[in-house]
Amino acid sequence: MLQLQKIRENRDQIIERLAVKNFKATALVDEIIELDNTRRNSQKELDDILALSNQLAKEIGNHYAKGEQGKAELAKQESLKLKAAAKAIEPLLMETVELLNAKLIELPNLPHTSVPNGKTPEDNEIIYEEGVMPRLPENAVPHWDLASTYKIVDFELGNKVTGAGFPFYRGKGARLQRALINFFLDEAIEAGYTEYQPPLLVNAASGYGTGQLPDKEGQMYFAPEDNLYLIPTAEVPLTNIYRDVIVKENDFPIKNVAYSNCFRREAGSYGKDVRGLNRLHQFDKVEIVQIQHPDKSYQTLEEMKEHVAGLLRKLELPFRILRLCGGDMSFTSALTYDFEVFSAAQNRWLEVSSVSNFEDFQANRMKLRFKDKEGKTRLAHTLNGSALALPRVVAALLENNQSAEGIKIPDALTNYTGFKFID
RNA sequence: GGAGAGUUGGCAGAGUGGUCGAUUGCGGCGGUCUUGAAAACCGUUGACCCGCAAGGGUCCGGGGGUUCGAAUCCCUCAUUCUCCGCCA
Repeated sequence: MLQLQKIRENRDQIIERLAVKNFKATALVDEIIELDNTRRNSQKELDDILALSNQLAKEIGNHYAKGEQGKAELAKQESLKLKAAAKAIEPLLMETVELLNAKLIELPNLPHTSVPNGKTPEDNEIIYEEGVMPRLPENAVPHWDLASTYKIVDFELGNKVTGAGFPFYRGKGARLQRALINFFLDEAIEAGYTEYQPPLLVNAASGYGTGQLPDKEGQMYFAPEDNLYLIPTAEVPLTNIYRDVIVKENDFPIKNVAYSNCFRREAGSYGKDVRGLNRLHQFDKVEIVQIQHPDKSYQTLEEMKEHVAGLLRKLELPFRILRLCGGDMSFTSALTYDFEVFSAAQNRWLEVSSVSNFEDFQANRMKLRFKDKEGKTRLAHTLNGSALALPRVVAALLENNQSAEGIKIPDALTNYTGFKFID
């Protein structure tokens, strides 16, 4: 959520910036400013009445103490009038505040100045590319075929037991998953992150804090009996640790990492995008989160980008980095880098990571703040990134490393898997 | 799931209808003393809203109510602890 004060002060720039996200903000921004004016006026009016009322209440106390019943009764009558006046304003004020908040959360985060204009993924800017394109054998096949040949991922079994998008991993497939999770976690710990095991279900306040609610409600699984949401990413619990927290400035940077299952309804997805491991309802991901001082968050974003690049390098996967265009960015992000690996048998680039700086957008929703050197309370910046999401990494590993001997496991992983080939 | 007791500032812990945003202790910060430090002593120490400021308002788990006035009384939800039941 954008800061109200900034909206008031920079109306025109905000409208202009949001146009990069193809968001027409003029009407909404003006409405917000108008509502805020109404709110301030009502608030002032109410505060004045309450001030008088408080004063009267004290006087009544004094009258009673002195035994002046008559004066007390008179003051009481006066006080009742004030109370009635306050009662008249209160619902109006509450209504205004609610409406104002509802409008405020409709505004997306401002894109960073480096964000390219654009509407679709085609407009994303490729800023980096690395790795050797694998040369595949003639009879190379996509990962879903390899999965059944080597009996390492069973999609049909998942269909039977749960439904589409919930595969079983089996044998070396399951061990490869476990190896990747441990590898990613160890790399993050090595880079100074603290490991967490978060809850997989969160309450509405947490979903709201990181921005999944209210607008992406339909993407999350929901347990209505208990009013809990299954997390679409560990970002939600991991960032919400700091909801309503005022951290110390010298705690920065706060670096946390968590492995979790992620659950996404993926309503509206179809076709080749959802084939095999390309898009699942339940998948595994290691997520890194940082809470940082506003002056240093972009430096941190670069550091996180390098961390993710390092992982892909060690896995020997060809990858590229995109700077997302305004139209493809998330609602909450100010700048996002997507990482894509090349999955040779499908001949496609697959997104395996998304690294974002949210600046103070999530922090404002969450009231995540810090005290600066002058003792002023300010909003912190939040960042996160996948490091990494497993299924598409597995897809690329299987496809790119296939040969007549089986599937070769990259050297960085063999200590974790305990085997060098899937055969 | 049942019964009972709690939830107060960074922490501990008073306060059971009026001058309480809240006694006190610890911790934090500043100072005196000291070559330096410790100890001791003195001072200071929450968040939010409106306002240039002076000042005003809100917040004692969340929400609602009673009252001229609520941390204090009532209702409700959440949560913690103890006991019982069930259970990986």
